[in-house]
Amino acid sequence: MSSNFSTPAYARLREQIRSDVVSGIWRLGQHMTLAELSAHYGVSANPVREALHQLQGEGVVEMRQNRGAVVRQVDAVFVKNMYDVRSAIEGMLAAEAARRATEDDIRNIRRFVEAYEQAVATGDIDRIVQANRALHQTINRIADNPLALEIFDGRSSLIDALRRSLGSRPGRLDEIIIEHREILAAIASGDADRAFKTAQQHTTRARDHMLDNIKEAAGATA
Amino acid sequence: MSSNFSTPAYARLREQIRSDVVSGIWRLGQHMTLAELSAHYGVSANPVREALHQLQGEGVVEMRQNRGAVVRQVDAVFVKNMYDVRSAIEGMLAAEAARRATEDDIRNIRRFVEAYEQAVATGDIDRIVQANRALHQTINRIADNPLALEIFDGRSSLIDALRRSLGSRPGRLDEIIIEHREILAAIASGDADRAFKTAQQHTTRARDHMLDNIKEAAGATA
DNA sequence: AAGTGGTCTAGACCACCTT
DNA sequence: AGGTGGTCTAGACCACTTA
Repeated sequence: MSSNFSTPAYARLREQIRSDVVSGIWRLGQHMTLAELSAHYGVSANPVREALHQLQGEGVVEMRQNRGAVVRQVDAVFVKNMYDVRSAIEGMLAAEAARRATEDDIRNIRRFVEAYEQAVATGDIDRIVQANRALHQTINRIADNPLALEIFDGRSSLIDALRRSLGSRPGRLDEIIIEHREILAAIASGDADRAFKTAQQHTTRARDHMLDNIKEAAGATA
Repeated sequence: MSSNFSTPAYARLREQIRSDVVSGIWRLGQHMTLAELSAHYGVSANPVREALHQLQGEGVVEMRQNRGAVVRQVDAVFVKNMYDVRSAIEGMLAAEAARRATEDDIRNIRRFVEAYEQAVATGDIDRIVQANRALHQTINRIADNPLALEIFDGRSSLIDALRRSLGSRPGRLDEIIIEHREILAAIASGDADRAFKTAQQHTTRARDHMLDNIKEAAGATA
């Protein structure tokens, strides 16, 4: 009978603990031990340790020498720091894409820019999120830097969890459309500097939008 | 008798495997299994798995579904990609430092810039490397983004290992002095854009210097 | 000097790829 | 089906902290 998914326990645990941190089951600054988490999630120490190490890599927890793990403050400062890393990397990737893009690549980006706008027209949030991801993945793939993508993706899951926990205000859709067009134009013209700036600003504005949401959410609970 | 250091086996293994990859004991593209590594390093499977996961996070190995781990191509393309991430982050941190630096901070940076120049005057490589690290850490600490620093430090060990394996040509010292002064001037004047550009170029030039070294080393063995 | 907390080993187990 | 290869559990062990 043994009901087993193909995803290892430490991977499921990682997702679970992350979302539990974001949703507040494990409070900011709270102290956690392996034994405690083992008991709570019903697995042995080893997969818990593995999950914690990976979450430490994402910045969600901090592990101190023989003193247990501490839940990091996933607050406005943390989000700002994370988005600053993202915007630096995304800017770099857009600049690299501008240097490398072929005619085919540019047609491809244009297709996804248009797909995003169509998704916005339908108003279907899931479709919008997916179209946005497809567009950015396309640009990042042209830059051809798998290392950067890994760093990027590692942080995405935390951002997704945050967005989910905040109730994911859509907003800002019209501005995003304009910004996408600017990025496309910069890459199409091969202007790496402008591609960098527009992509970086795009992420910086996403950051500020998220920070506003966090502030609102904090105000609502206060 | 049990001779135990306070560093866990997986951490020692991580260092060991990384340096063995860089020094060519494990060849580029080579297939490795847990059992193989277990036997070779004389520990059980668990710490090996942990070490491999961490090395995957650094981009040194790639782990595929039930197909073992593969040593990544730590070649010119890899080094370029890694340095591109570094330069994006270091540029972002310098820009942030320019926005935040107090008078005290700037005096501090200036002190380390001068310490670096004195170290160059002595010609002591270890002292030069250390002074350089102290300077950059100072700038990065002012930016106050611990998340970015973690990403940064994670990659440093691989770069150090590479540099060690290449024999660490000193070179470029005079240019570095000039670049440091430019970065200092930009931060002191609070010009975030210029701080970004100078710091990014500084890393890009370090990248090109390293790529030259790799090319030379490849030519020497050919 | 007790207590807390993380790590290691060994073996069983199970999933995916190959014949 | 067989083989390869990664993962989990349990318990012993050991290091660092606190009284």
